Amino acid sequence: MSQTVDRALSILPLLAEGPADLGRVADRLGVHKSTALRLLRTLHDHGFVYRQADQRYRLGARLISLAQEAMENLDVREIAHPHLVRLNEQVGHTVHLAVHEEDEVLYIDKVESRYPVRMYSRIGKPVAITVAAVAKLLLADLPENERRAVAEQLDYPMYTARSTPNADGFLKELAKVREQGWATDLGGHEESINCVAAPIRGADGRVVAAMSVSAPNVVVTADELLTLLPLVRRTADAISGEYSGRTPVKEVTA
Amino acid sequence: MSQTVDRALSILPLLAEGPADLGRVADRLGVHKSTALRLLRTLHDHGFVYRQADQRYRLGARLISLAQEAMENLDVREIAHPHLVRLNEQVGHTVHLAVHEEDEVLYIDKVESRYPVRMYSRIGKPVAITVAAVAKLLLADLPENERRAVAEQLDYPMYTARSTPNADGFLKELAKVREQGWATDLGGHEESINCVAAPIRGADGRVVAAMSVSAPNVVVTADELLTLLPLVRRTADAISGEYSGRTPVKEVTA
DNA sequence: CCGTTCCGTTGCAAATCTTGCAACAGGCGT
DNA sequence: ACGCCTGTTGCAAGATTTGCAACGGAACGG
Repeated sequence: MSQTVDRALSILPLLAEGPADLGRVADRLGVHKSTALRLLRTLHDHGFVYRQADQRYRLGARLISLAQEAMENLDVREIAHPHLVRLNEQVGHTVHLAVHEEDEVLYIDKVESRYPVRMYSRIGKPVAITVAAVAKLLLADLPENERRAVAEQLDYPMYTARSTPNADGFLKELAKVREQGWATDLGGHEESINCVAAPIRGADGRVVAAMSVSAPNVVVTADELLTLLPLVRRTADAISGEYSGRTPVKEVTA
Repeated sequence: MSQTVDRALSILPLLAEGPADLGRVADRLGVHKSTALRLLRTLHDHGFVYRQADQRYRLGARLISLAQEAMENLDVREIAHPHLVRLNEQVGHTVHLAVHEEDEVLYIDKVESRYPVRMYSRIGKPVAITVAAVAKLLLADLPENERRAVAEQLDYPMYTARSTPNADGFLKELAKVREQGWATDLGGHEESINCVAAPIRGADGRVVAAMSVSAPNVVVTADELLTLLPLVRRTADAISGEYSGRTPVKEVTA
């Protein structure tokens, strides 16, 4: 809506691809070099971009520290963390926490597997929304019409043969997940990796986040992983209880 | 330099403090509500801010994922990580990696202590620049005049009795650090926590990053921690070698 | 149940702020 | 030294942004 700001913000994702010099930025934006320069300067003054030795621009430190603050303000995360750690200590596998926002689902916390074989994922990374167990839980909770709207406009990449192929299949899966109150991803994202996930609910019963335990086939079979479901659900419920204020929590003030 | 962009960007740190409604944003920016609205809308379109159920604005997911990409592009981090993990396995204490950018020094990686007692820090957090061992190394490498300029404009908060009190003391400390090629922080930030740090250098010999090992008094005394110095330096040197391309690294392509 | 108040939202005209141009400066390689 | 490439600045034209004022809707209280 605001042209200038719009252009300035468009520079950031562009720089995320890698450092770029003035000319390149101007070209990609479709504006005159002098214009790009002035936008970059403003971004620089705010620390959002950084100029490296060879004069090219990179994303700046301010962005990183801001994002960090943004995550800390998500209080589900704060409450959930100790529970995730405890669960990880019990089962040993990778534990994730994810939230839904706008059209993305993203990991906001993660406790690494203690096994040498780890899966690739990272905090802040948008998840494969059509297949990830946590994504299914988060989307399954949307009202009927929104669910349909979202499903329609998604892409359905076939990561593996077991990936959700299209909107129809996805909506069916969501219905099932909604019904049973938990979700799985059995090799839908990466052939050899399975996940079990459970929802975390706020006081009003709406799903505010979802957590999952993931492990590769080589460590435990899908069946074995499923035996952890009750534990995962109990953990999620415990977090829900605390988050919605039902469970009194002992003060942890500094 | 660009008023519109300047205002828009100023909104972000403001929201980092916590969610705010339109009126509040407009006030803090010193502009009319309608203006603030339009800026927020633009930020929203780019996913930088998010509107929660109660209509208030929060920092958005895009910010988080962008920051994540920004960090991945820092290739020192990628190279250093396995070394940090290995060092952590050997010594058990918390290991940090930090870089200097503009007027900040910030942690870009961290491997947690295996001991139950942990120190508070987080990736992306600006470090206590006047006392942290890594900060000293990073600043000590600047040319004389820049070092002086930076030192003059810093604040010198007395976190503890052993904190660096003023610019003079800081410059002396930097000179010493520069001379000896390593640095410590013995209770300068938190009474009971000590750190040993070593620099990571690029091909041209300039310090591009710094790493440290930190541990609380209750686990090891400062003297004991100092015995780890050779190991820390060797690790830092190994990273330097790889980063500057001196050490051939085996391809780790996916 | 209606009047009041508080927010967010929109159309509009004034003018501020942004834009692209053209010219300049500095570094680099031929 | 000369041309070439990239980043930088002053300026005038005009598009974009701004604040205002008025509207709509929700929440509140009498």
